[in-house]
Amino acid sequence: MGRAPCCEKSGMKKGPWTPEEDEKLVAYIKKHGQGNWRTLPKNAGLARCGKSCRLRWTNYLRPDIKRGRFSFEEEETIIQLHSILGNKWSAIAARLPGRTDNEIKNYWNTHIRKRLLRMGIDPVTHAPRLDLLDLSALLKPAATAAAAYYPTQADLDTLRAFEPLANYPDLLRLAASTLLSSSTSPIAGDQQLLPWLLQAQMAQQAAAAMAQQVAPPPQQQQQQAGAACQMPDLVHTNPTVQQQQLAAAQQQQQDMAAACHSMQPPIGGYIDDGLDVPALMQMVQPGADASNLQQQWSSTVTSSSNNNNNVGSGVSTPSSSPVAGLNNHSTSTATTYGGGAIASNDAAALFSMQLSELLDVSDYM
DNA sequence: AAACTTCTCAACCGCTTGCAT
DNA sequence: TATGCAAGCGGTTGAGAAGTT
Repeated sequence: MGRAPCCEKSGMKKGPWTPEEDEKLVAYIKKHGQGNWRTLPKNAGLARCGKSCRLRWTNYLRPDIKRGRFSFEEEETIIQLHSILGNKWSAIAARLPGRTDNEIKNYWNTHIRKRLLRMGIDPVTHAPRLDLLDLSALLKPAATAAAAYYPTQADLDTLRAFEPLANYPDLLRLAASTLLSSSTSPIAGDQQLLPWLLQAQMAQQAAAAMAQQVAPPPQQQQQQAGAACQMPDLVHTNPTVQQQQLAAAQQQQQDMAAACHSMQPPIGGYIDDGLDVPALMQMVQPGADASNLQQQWSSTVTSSSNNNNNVGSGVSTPSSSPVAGLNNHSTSTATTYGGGAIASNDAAALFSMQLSELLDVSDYM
């Protein structure tokens, strides 16, 4: 591709446009149409380069441009589209009639971006800023509690720190949709979000395990935790063993994140059922054959279910997730810890949002 | 009221893309 | 296929406006 020659010849005017120049440009385009931007300035009697004329027309003089403040709806649309499209301002502008890409870009940088930052949301990934919210640190005591089955009030308080996330489904949806938008740039997407979603789901499981520990008898619980939660090693009250198990769990979490970085198909393994996983995989692997992806997905599910040491087994799989079952519990069992009554399904409820809901981006399409 | 700082946004810069030859 | 050009795009700049001290 040849590089376009610089159109700024000596004598070409730069800087702000005068009303007279605007008038000339508008009059010419109304009479002759845009035509060739390179020859337009000369024909219109303007001492500007064609590029400058085009920008002035498209960003300011075009009759269909909507001026004035952005409405709330427009702002919401921009945020949603940005979570999917990224800084594709022209693509975003195409869905906002009357708004130019330049205007949207400016509005994003001067208003929306700052507001998201104030809210603790990364304006690039639309995920909570991990430098502000260290989920790993929060998860550690929660995982310990789940392992011990006798959580302290502090552990439960820690778990409740996740509650704000659960209260912002839009925020989580944005994060998930950004993940899907990684179909054009998978690396950028999964590096930021997959670990976060994995951690969120790990927390969900920890919460589920904690909810279980206050409801059914320990023996039954142990069976459930071992068979359904697929975290059997976490069932132990010996502190030394607990530490070893915690380290193993953390390693498993790291392995999962690493697996997500190195390969695409397992993405389906972390998504709840009710989702067309092969279709999602095809989004991530646009060139891949659909039937092959279906097979890949099937084998992923099978191997995850059959092998507790599998990378994907630490998180929920469509057929084995204990969380789905817990979320369907309609009864609430209350118990007391340190003087405070806590509903046993509270903890699970904190993370009751299903990823299949999060990943439904049809709203944005 | 003046000086200073912060914000806004039109315009520019330089790179990429797509088409014609 | 390689090259040249026009158009498009996203990042950046800087002048003027608005706000603060």
